[in-house]
Amino acid sequence: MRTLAETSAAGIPESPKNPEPSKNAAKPAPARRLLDTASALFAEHGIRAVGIDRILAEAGVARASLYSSYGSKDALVLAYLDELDKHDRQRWHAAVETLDEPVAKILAFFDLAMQSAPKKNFRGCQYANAATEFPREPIEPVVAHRRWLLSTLVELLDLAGATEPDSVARRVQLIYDGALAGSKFEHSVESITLGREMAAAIIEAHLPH
Amino acid sequence: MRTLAETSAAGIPESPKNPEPSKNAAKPAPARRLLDTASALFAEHGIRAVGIDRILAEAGVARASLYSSYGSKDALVLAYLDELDKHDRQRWHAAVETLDEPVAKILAFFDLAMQSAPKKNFRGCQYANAATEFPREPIEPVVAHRRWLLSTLVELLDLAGATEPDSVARRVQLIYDGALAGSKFEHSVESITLGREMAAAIIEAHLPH
DNA sequence: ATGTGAATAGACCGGTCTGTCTATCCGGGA
DNA sequence: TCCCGGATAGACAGACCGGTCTATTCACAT
Repeated sequence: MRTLAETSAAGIPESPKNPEPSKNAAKPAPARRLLDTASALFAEHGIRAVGIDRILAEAGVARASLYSSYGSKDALVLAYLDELDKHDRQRWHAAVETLDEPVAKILAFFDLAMQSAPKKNFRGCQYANAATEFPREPIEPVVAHRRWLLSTLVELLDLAGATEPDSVARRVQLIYDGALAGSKFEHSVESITLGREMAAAIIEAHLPH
Repeated sequence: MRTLAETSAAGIPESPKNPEPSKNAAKPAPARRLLDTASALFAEHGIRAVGIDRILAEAGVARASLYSSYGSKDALVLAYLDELDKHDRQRWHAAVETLDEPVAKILAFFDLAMQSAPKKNFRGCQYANAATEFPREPIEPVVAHRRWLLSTLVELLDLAGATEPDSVARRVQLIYDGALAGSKFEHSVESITLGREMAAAIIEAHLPH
């Protein structure tokens, strides 16, 4: 719990499909239960504030299973952030597949944040929280997620025919960051709705009407 | 280090004036040395990551002095945030006392952030970091600082004759939050300069020209 | 029925954390 | 000179941390 550098975090965890298709309501494998409860606890209370004892107890998993599956708490944290990135991307793709307008797809980022903010007790951006709790070196899934977000914004703005898509994308991302930070301070979604308005206005101003 | 609720944090620490005016280069009182080194360490490494042993060692102060002066680590943390709020206000007041334009005074917030970001190793907003590390209950100096920042923005926008000063102030604060968050992610001042541009543009758009 | 590998419970380790305690030291005022 | 408040060093307690280890149990395939 000091480095969080290149820990293993190999493809150990499996996807949340039923391991026994015949039996329904069967509990998933220990590695999956671990990652699920760890993700929930990390999101709600922070990473450093949650010890492995609590994760093991709430997951109903033995101590040795954690270390045989992941190897260390750092690797579990990395797996949590990696899966968070993957799930966030999937959630956004699912939300925008019915949408046509590129601008609407951009604003969907704010809509999704408004949905999840109350569920996460208004703890703001989990990637930013992780970067705050481990300020030493950049965390790979965090920078990957941000790269994806920024490049997605650029693509959509390009698709919408916006002038200076790179510059506008950076502005939208800055607004997105500020919206989530504000929701953490105020324990409210107001700043996210405000950020949505601001993003829409800035995009509109750079659209050839 | 669990609650950080209403700990004492009375007026124990004294201001950084020389305790012995005759002798120059005399080391300040232990309480002051403690708060100084604690502030530096908290800002650079985070609050939970810095133990009192390290603070005591780097400050050259005995263990008992910490607990006789502040009573607990939580109280020391609270004193750190309280003085941070006070110093930030003073620093801004000193920076704007030569300025006339209210808009320039607003942009000074971004200028000051650009100055201090590299010194703080691009750890972003210390108030946001504290809120991240202690998400249970709102921290009094943090909400006080944000209230001051927002009301100052409203006053200055009102003075500048902006339309809808409250709404614009909230937008500027959101941009400010996003700028500092971005500087933490990218370890750069670029997002702060970008935020400065965005704030200037939004204010300009609401000014009766 | 048997064997095998995974999962379990739980003791245990060394280290670190905050906080309390005792004992000593020093410096300045009566 | 004496004394006393504040500062010092450092041992110590109690809790918790991440991580290792042993021994047992369980499910499942042969």
